[in-house]
Amino acid sequence: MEIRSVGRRNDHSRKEFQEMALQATENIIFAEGLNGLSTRKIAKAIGYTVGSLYLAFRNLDDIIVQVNGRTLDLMHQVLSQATERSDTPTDYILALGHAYSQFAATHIHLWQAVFDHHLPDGEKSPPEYVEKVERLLALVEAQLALLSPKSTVAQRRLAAAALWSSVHGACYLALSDKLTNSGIDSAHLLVDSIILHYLAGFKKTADNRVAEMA
Amino acid sequence: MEIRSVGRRNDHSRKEFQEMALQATENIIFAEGLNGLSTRKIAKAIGYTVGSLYLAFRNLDDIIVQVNGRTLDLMHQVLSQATERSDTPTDYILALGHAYSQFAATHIHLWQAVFDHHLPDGEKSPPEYVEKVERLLALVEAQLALLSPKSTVAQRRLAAAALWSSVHGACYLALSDKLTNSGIDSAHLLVDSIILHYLAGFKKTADNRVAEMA
DNA sequence: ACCTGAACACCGTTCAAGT
DNA sequence: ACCTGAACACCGTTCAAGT
Repeated sequence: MEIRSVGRRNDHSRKEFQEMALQATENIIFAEGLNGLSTRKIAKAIGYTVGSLYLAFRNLDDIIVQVNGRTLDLMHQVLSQATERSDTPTDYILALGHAYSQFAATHIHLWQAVFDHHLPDGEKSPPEYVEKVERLLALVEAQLALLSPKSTVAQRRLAAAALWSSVHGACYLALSDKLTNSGIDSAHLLVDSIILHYLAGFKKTADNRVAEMA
Repeated sequence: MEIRSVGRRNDHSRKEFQEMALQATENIIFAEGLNGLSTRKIAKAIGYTVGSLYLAFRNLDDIIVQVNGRTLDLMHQVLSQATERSDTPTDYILALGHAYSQFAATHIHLWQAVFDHHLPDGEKSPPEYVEKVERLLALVEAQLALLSPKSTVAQRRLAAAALWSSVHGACYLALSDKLTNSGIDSAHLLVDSIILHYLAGFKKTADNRVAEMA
């Protein structure tokens, strides 16, 4: 039987410790959601006491923000791969939307945590967070440029954000049971409707712009 | 100095008590958000002890669900009034979208609470909740019928849900600081883009349908 | 330097005891 | 019947004390 000295262990480097804690947090949120998370559960899962978490992280919000960042990274990875067999820009954007709703449904607690978690009133999200979202929007913007080459960058940025938040809203309401018809099938239907109609309108606007210029 | 018997007061009827508790909860969420809410704060605000809350409500989730229902009622009231000076269906739906983003911005904590709050995994939202959302969607559906009289009820129901959740998603991301451009101005811009493009696409689809039938 | 264990000020929920 | 007060099993965060 191994006797452990109390007050000093040095089993893991600071980086290893952080990774263990973040992985444990991810597991807990995945299974139980943000409401089921606590510092004591995290500590227990990695075999440390609560206090040790405060040596490696500022507080629980800090840990959650970092896990949410990892969720956005994972989402970017999944969404990038989901578009490989798309021929047209519309197909590509539809594939992104379907991948989004699929990801949301299979990682529902992790995905909800990204949006349900709010920092105290004054505090801002860390800049890397905004960059990760930006990277996801860039996937859409690139296709909008192919779809309507004459559109301006500002138009495409607005359209990408509009499409993104629309698809997000549909998945959120349908998967959180906040609509009459809820569930993944309902989300899928809404996403198709949103993307197809918005893009039809977008093309029309862009064409009109071109027509006016001619 | 008034001496109060302990264990019996009967100052308020059960209904009065519930109303006081719900109003206090609303005040706390409005000011501090869902994270700042606790049963002990509610009890203190109405001059009772925590235990008494459990005589009138099932638990804290029950109280929150009821306050969220009131928020949806208030939203319905505000949105109904916001459309009085709209001439065309498109104007009307734009006015609804603007009223939505305005309401979300001015009641941000109450509004976030409606979407951030999740019941334990098995439990379903109460049926009145779904009815309240339905009533809001009906405002949109009526205008879609005017905009495209040949569209089917099913098409309009889908379109109303799509528009609704799109507008919601845009407001949520912009007002919760989850996009590069956040804030009420950004929400407003996104809402306009979403509604105008979606409706353009919706009309086009409906026209094509009619053309195909002819 | 790293980690613990205990403390502090909070939670949601229950329930015997009082009137 | 109504309400309290205390208890129970939890929280997030801090920090003196140990090695």
